[in-house]
Amino acid sequence: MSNGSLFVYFETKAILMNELYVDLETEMGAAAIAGLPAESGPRAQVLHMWTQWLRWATTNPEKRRALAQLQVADGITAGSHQTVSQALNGIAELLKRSRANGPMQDAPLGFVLILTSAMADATIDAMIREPALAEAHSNVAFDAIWRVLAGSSLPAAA
Amino acid sequence: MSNGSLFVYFETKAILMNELYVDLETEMGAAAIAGLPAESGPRAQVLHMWTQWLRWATTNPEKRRALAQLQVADGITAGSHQTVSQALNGIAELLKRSRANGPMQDAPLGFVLILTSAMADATIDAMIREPALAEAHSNVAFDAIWRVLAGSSLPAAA
Amino acid sequence: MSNGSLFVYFETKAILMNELYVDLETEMGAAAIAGLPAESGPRAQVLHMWTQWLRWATTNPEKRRALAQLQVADGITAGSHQTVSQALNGIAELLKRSRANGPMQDAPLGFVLILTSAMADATIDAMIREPALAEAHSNVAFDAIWRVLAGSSLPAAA
Amino acid sequence: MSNGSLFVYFETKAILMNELYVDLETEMGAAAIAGLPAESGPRAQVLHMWTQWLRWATTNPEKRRALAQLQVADGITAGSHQTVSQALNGIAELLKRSRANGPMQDAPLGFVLILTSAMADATIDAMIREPALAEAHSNVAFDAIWRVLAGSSLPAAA
DNA sequence: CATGAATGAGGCTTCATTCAT
DNA sequence: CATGAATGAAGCCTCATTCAT
Repeated sequence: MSNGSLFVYFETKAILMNELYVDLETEMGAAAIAGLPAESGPRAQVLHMWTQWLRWATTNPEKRRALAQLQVADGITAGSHQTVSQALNGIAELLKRSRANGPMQDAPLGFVLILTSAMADATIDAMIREPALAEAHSNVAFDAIWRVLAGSSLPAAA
Repeated sequence: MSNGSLFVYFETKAILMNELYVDLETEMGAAAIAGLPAESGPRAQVLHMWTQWLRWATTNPEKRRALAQLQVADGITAGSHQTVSQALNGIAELLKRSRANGPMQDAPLGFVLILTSAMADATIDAMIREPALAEAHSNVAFDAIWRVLAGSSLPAAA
Repeated sequence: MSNGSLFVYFETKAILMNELYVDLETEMGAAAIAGLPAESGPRAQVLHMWTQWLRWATTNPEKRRALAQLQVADGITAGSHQTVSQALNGIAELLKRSRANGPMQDAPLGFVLILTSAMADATIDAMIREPALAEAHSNVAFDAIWRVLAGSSLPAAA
Repeated sequence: MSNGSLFVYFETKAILMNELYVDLETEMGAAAIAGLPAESGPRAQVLHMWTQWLRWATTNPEKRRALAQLQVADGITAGSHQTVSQALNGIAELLKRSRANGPMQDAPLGFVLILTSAMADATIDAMIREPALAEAHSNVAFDAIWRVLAGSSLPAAA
C-alpha cells in the first residue's frame, strides 16, 4: 500500500488513528465474546471471554501494541472513546450478568468495563513480557477479575 | 530550559524519555507511600496509599498523562521497566503484607503490583474524565483492589 | 468533469494550462470587440471595447483571476504568448486605427497592445478591489488609455 | 541555506511569500527614487525614476519575475498589498507632483500609482522578451506614461 | 472514451540533534 | 556549561499522472 494511497481513505493521520483505534477495539471486543456458551453460568462465560481475549491479544501482538498506544494517544477524540465503549457492549453485557448481586452491582457499568479492561491489558503485557509465566499470570488474573466482579474466587456455589 | 541544554544532560531523546519515566514513577511511588501509618492494619494502609496515589495523580495531571504514554512508549527499555519496579518497592511491600493469607499469596509480587497499578491508572483516568463521579469511582475501585488482594471487601475481620 | 478524463484531452498539466490561457485570452479578446459600432469614430469604438472588456472581466471574475496568473505562470510558452497576441488581433486593429497620426504611430503595434492590456488589467483589479470606485476608475483609465493612444483626452477634434 | 532553516525565520510558506513580496516591492520602490534630482522639474524626475526602475528590473531579473508572480499569487493578503502601497510612497509623491494641473489631478493617487506600475511592469516584460527593442520600448513607454500623467508628450511647456 | 482509485515524487513542515558563540 | 540558531532526515500531505474497469 503506497504512501499516497493512505490519504485516499483517511483525510488525516488523526482520522486514521481514530478509525484504527475504533476498528481494533471492535475487533478485539468481537473476538472476546465470539462463541460464548449461552447456556453456561456467568463464571464459565467470563472464563470463556477471558480465554478468547488473551488468544486474540497473543495472536495479534502488533494490533495489541497499537491499541495500547492508541488508548493514550493525543489525537484520539472523546467521541472515539465513546464509540469504543459501545463497541464493547457485548463484553459489558456479560460483565453486567456477572456482577449481579455482587459487590459491584451498583457501580456504573462503564467503569466496571474499564477496570476489567485495564486488568486484562496489564495481564496481557505481563504474559508477553514473561512468556514462561504466561499461564500462571492468566490464572491469577482471571481469579482476580472474578473477585472484582463477584466478590469471591470460589467457582460457583459462592 | 533551552533546547540545546537538554543535550548536555541527555545524550538522546530516548535516554531522556527513559530517565523521565523512571523519575516520574519514582516520584509517584514515593508520594503513594509517604506518611504511611505504621501502626495501622493493612487495609487502612492500602487506603492511605490509595488516597495519596490519587492525590498525586490529580495534582499532577501532566505528569500522569506523560506517565501513561511513557509506559507504552516505544523507546522505553526493559531495564527501565525493571528499575521502575524496584522504585515501587515501597508499594510492593505494602501489597505483600496486604495479600498475606489471601488469594494472591502465591502470585509473583511484581505481577500483583502490575495489576494494582493498572487498576489505579484506569481509575485515575476515569476520575479525570468524569469529575462528578470521581469520589464514587475512587470508592468502587478501592474496594475492588482490596478484593483482588485480600479476597473480600469486608474491612478487617474477613 | 472527472480527474482522469482531463488526461484524455490534455497530455499534461502544462499543455492544459497553455490551452486554457490561449482560450481565455481569445474569449476575452472576442468579447472586447463584439458588436463594435463600425460606423463610429475610433474613440467611440475604443470606448465600446473598453466597456465590453470590463463587462467580460467583471462578469467572469474567476476567468480573469486565472488569466492574471497564467500570464505570469512558469509553464506558459513563448508560442502561447505569440498565439495570444494573434488572437487579440481584433483589438490590435482597433488600436492601430486609434493611434493613427498620434504619438504612438511608430511604436510596434504589439507593444501598444501590451501597454493597453496592462492598463486594462490593472484597472479591472482596482475595480474589483474597490467596487465603490469602480466607475470612477473606469472613466479615469479610459481617458488615460486614450491619451496614451491619441495624445489627448479630448474626444474627437483633438 | 538549508531546507529546515527557512522555518526558523518564516513560520509558514505564506508568511515567507508575503514578506518577500513586501521586501521586493520596497527594494524596487527605493531603487526607483534613489538619487532623485531635487532641483529638476517633474518630467526630468519621472524620467530619472523611470530609468532607475528599469535598471533595477533588468539588473535583478529573478526578483522581477518573483514580483510579477507574487503580485497575483493566492496567498498574498490585502494587508501586504496595503503595506506595499505605503512602501511605494516615494514614487507616489513624485506622481502627485507630476500630475498637478494635469488630467489626472482628481484621480485617487493610489490608482495613478497602480496604472503607472502596470505600464512599467508590462514594459519591463517586453524589454526582457525583446532585448533588441528594449530602448525603443523604454522610450515609447516613458512618453506614454507622461501623457497619462501630464496630458502631453511635450517636455515642459505643455 | 470516461471514470475514479492508486501511485509516488515532491512540497511544506517538524523535530532530534549539532555546534558556534 | 548554556544557549539558540542551523541542519537535514523524516513526517504528513498534495497533486500530476497512470491505469484497470
